[in-house]
Amino acid sequence: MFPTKEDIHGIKRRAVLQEAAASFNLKGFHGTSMNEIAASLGVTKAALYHYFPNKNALLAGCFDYAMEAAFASLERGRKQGRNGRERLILTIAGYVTELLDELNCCVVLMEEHALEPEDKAKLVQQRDKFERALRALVREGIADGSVAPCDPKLAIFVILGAMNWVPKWFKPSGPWKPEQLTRALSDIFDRAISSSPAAAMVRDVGELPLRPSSERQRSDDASRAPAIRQSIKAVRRDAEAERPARLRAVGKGRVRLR
Amino acid sequence: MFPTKEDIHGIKRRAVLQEAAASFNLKGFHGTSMNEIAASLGVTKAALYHYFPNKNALLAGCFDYAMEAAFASLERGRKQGRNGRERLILTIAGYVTELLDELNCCVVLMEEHALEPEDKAKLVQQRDKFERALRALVREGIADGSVAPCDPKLAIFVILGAMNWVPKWFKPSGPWKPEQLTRALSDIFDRAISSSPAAAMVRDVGELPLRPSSERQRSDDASRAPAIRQSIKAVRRDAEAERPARLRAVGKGRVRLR
DNA sequence: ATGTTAACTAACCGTACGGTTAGCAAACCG
DNA sequence: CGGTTTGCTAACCGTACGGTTAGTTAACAT
Repeated sequence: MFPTKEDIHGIKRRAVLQEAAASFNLKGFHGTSMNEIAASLGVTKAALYHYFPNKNALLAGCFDYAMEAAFASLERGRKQGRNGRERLILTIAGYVTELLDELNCCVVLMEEHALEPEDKAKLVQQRDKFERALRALVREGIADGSVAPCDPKLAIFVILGAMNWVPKWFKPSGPWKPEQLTRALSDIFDRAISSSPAAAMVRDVGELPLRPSSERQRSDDASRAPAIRQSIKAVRRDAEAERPARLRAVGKGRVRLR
Repeated sequence: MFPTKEDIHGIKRRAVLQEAAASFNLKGFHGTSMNEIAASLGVTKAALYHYFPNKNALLAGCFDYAMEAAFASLERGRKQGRNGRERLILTIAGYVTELLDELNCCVVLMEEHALEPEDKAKLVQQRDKFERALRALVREGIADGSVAPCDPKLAIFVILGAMNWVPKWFKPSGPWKPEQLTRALSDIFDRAISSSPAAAMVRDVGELPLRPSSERQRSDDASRAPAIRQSIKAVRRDAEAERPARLRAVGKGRVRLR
């Protein structure tokens, strides 16, 4: 069946959100004007108000999407991981995947000050809940021996910081594919907190094989690949499957609204 | 000798910069108005224009200060470190120290888009130079065996990301002291990239002893403390010594301009 | 005393932004 | 076909912001 009117509306709405998110990441909330967002979509400013009541709602929408992705990833991580460390790493990997793939270039959870008090309260509450869950995973990992003893609060701050920094330098058009980045990030996080002695890391992110292809395995890759790498792939697959197909159509290319 | 007029001017100028930096970190460049900065200093907006020609110069000043600190830290790290990994970690530790101690609550090197083209070009050039130097340290470390094989670009992105995230959650009034934070951060970064098998990390940042005090050593602390911890203290000391004493007077407390 | 300069304020200016309004054109629906 | 809704534009409004100006106060120098 062809997309209904509501489908079209939803797709365009998502496109607006995507464009706004990219711009907020690049120039900040206050540094982005409604005119600019509209122009990037080939439309005038007033058109945006058909999809969102005001600028703040745009920001709130970004946060909503990010938090949805966060909790979905958390659930997948909890299911697939076999110990605290795996659950944590898989959650992070899923989250990065989702934001990178879908929202084009993730949403940084800064600029919450710009939200209306109610929206802000909601966001802060959700974000804190997510962070608490992550810290709990670290503690689980310490308890079950998969994570080296450390300060869970600091460990999560470090991981989230590295993650939230990604949109500042990652360019989808660059040499690294999201898939490679997810893997390499997971590796380094894993190494930072793992209790097992000094796992190997990815040596060259751009050289990571993109698919479970039959090409020759690189010596620094799957040779001593931990089982978690299969889980990361599974998490990525699941995340993709959970997205309605029609939303995937928005994909990477710029969407013209008119 | 009592502070001369120029001293006073310099101190106030620094106070303005500090207030601006704190506000830029909290609410972003565009989210901060000159009126707000002035009000926080107990002064009217026009007064600020005695110290800086315009708002952009304020931002450029923050960046200048940060980059100065960056290169000073790099030099100290290079001198004090005995291998690539130590030089890297000491550089990072010095940088964090400097920004946390002096600029009250570091400057995030975002929002470079808001700069005038010339200022931006200068900043980008310097920042890239710094990042290249850090990556070079990673490569040195891999070569001399102190750093585990990894992608230097990614490793530095991760470390810088975690570092730049600090101002988003660190409150000088909170339970963690800058000194403790520096140590704990260094620990976790060290662990992420070190070639030696799984060093121990700080378990509770807030419990770290603040001075080389004579109080009982905690079991998770100095017992197997690597020599680098002494170097971190040395780097912190040097950084402090290099700052002119009169600037230290600005310190933490809010400075009223009038 | 007197002139000079630095530090600051109150009031103002131009503009760019978020948001609104009125209206047009095409699509949809009976 | 006619009536209604949807998606958009052009033009406009109020305001808050960056920056300027003119003038006041006080410190300092001679």
